[in-house]
Amino acid sequence: MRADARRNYEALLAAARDLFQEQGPDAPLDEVAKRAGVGAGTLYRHFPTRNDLVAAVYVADIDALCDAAEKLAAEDPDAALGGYMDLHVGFTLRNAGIKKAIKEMLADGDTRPGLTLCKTRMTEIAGETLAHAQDAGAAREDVDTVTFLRMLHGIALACEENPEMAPAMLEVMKAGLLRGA
Amino acid sequence: MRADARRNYEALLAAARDLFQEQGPDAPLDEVAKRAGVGAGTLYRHFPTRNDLVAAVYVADIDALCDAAEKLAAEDPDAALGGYMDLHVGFTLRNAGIKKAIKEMLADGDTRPGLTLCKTRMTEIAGETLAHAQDAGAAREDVDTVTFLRMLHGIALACEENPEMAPAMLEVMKAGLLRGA
DNA sequence: GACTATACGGAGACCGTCTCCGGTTGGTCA
DNA sequence: TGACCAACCGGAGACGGTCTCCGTATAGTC
Repeated sequence: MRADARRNYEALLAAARDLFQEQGPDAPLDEVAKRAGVGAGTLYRHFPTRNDLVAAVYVADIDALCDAAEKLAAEDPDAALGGYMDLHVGFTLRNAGIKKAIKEMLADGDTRPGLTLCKTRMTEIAGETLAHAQDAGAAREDVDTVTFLRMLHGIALACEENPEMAPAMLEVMKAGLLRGA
Repeated sequence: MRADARRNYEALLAAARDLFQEQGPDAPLDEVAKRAGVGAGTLYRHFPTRNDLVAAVYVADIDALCDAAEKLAAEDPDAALGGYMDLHVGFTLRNAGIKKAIKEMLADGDTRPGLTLCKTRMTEIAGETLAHAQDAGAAREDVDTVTFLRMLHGIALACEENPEMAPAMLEVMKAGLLRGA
């Protein structure tokens, strides 16, 4: 890919991320192009459909979440769990609209390999982060990855209308899950 | 309300019901007007927003469901339960798209008295139909109205992608719930 | 039959989507 | 370093859908 194409692609992702978080995944695509500083033709050549753009934003954000989680784990693998929980719920709350759009996309059979891959990566990193903490005695051992992720998802769902309640709920979950802090 | 206004109102409801069932609740409103044989201005005077129309269709359909249920009950109150189950699930399957739109409307705080009223009426009729059957010994007595409606809803959800599976699931539920048939 | 308040309707302004094609330029090569 | 060209850009315009405006029609009353 040419340098100008790569630059515009990233600019479009960033603009779309911002606009989708502000106005939801149905925000006007011409506005996305405008914010990215490119023409509408450029947007449609990179992302032929709205779903292509929504999925690309989501995948990029999941990858960023995983990168941040890996960085946390590299710094202190035994104590990264609490930070991971904050990252995960914060991410889910910021992307509630996009996530809903992704869900509808999948329900319509409009799947793409990137979505499956990034979800797998996230599950693996969550599992590794949990396992590290459990092995180090920093977290109770009777909670598996699926339960852990379900609880985080539940908190994000419960806080959809009131995101400011999330920290308190996370605190409770940490109190129940983490040890020695 | 003048006769021509009443006639156009009903025509719009019927056209919207058909189009929303065919194409979903986002079908073009000009097409609704066209099918109803009225001008777009007429549609917007009766229903200033899409949500107004979607809600009106939903309320009218719930009322029709309740009317049909009451008619069933009037004919044979002790044996109306099975028929009610068929009516209820059939209605829910036909209106999955509209129901989803109603749910999002309520989540956004865009409520209207008619929606609450018709849901209450439906719950009451379902409760009465169930109670009649139970009193007559035609249905097991350890199932309350909430459970009964939840199961019907569960069947409708499970059959969203495959409506042809509904009769078999209803048959199972009837076998478990009804007695003496 | 006259009258009038109520209702109608559809053209047009506006918004968003998305394609087309002339123009631009990043990258390669001599 | 300049020539070349395939890849990329971009924005005007066609199109679809929303929704308002206002001249016209008519239902209902007297």
